[in-house]
Amino acid sequence: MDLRQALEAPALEVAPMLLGAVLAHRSSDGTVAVRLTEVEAYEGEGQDPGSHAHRGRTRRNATMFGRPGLLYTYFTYGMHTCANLVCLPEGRAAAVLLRAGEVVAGAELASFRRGGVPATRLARGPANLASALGITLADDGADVLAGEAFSIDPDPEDAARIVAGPRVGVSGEGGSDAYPWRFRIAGEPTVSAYRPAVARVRSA
DNA sequence: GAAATGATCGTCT
DNA sequence: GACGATCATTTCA
Repeated sequence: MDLRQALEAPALEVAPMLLGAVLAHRSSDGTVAVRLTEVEAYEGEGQDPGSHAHRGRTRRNATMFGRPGLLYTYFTYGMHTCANLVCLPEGRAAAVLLRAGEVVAGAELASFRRGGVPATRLARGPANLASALGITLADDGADVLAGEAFSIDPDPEDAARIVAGPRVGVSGEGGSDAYPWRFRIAGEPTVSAYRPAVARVRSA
């Protein structure tokens, strides 16, 4: 499979292909590799209200408009870093958020970085996955396909056991299809029930 | 076990 | 000045 070419497709098509892929990050501390078990597609301007690129290009999301195969990392909620893989040709924004994975190499280092949580939780959740891999804002714009620090290795077989689900509560009504699009590998303990994104509601 | 809530700061309006 | 592609902890059942 020519991954570089495959990444020119929209996020919706790229996301399922990334399931089961092993993403490795080499740092001075060591190497950690994660087998992706849950991802989510984010399209570009005007297509996905949940996308950072929905409102057009800004300083932060500039990487999303870059060439496919780049790593787009962002900082959110004052303390968390999340990682995406950019797709679509340069100039068009789209990315796949890496939501969860199973640590397949460097578990000891990952566990240290995560404060010794159980293996199934090492990389469960976008910010946790980034933390386990040692990904920071400094890695924004890194080339996963050609860089030295990162590498990714797709697994076509895992890509077959996919469960796709529209997010609960987005439409509430039959209308248009719901987004964003979330994909996961069936029966993965590392992906167990994830709380659907619901707007914070304060009890009166 | 499930649900609510605080933490914390860069980015955008 | 407000909010967010979240997480860990504290509560309540």
